[in-house]
Amino acid sequence: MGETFIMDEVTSQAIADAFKVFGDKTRVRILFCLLENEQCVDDIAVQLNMEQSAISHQLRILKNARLVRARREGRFSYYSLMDEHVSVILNMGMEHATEDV
Amino acid sequence: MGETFIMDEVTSQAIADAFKVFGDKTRVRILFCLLENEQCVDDIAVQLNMEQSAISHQLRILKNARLVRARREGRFSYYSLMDEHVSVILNMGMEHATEDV
DNA sequence: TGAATATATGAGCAAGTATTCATATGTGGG
DNA sequence: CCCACATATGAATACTTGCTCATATATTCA
Repeated sequence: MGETFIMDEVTSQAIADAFKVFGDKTRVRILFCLLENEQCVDDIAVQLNMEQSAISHQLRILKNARLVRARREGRFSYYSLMDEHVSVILNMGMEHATEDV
Repeated sequence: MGETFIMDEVTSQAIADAFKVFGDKTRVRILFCLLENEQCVDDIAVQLNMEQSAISHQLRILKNARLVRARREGRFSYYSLMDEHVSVILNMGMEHATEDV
């Protein structure tokens, strides 16, 4: 009978935080918008039919979590997925969510 | 220039909900408790130094999300991970969270 | 410089959620 | 049957969070 492993609170919080970023509908939709091409803030807002401010707030969260990066070009900020890992995770979530139950 | 794919709200909500279950420290800790062996509710509560009721509430969420299953044996309910998939996801989250930055 | 456009940000609000407390339900032993 | 133990559950509360509104910052162009 092995002793049970107790995950410490700091690490489990960090793990939870990592998943939490994907745990919002708007952020998921933004990430899907960025799957193919980079997009500027207002384009995303138009596509999702949401306010520019709401998108900007969520993009900041995604950027802090290092899921997207921003590239400034003139008046526009172009956002894109940080790396392939993000789309892998996204697709995994989509496959799970669209599974037959 | 391809047209951008807009993920519909129902699917993106389902994806977000799937990740959201892993987005809580307590639930993550519970899942780690169950990595090696099945556990009954009070054992988990003692290990995590939390109230039995709080654990029971979270176990219900985990059960509804089909991440754990319950087995009744006398007065005890033994909970265990639903399948290998759960531990794969957990470990993926841990690897990400413990990466150097 | 001033106007127009694009983005970022802070405050406030409304909705969601994790925990606690009290209690109900379920189970076995005497 | 009654008691003790294990778990489940509903209500209340404190905390978190996503959105809106107003406004600040940044950049281009005339």
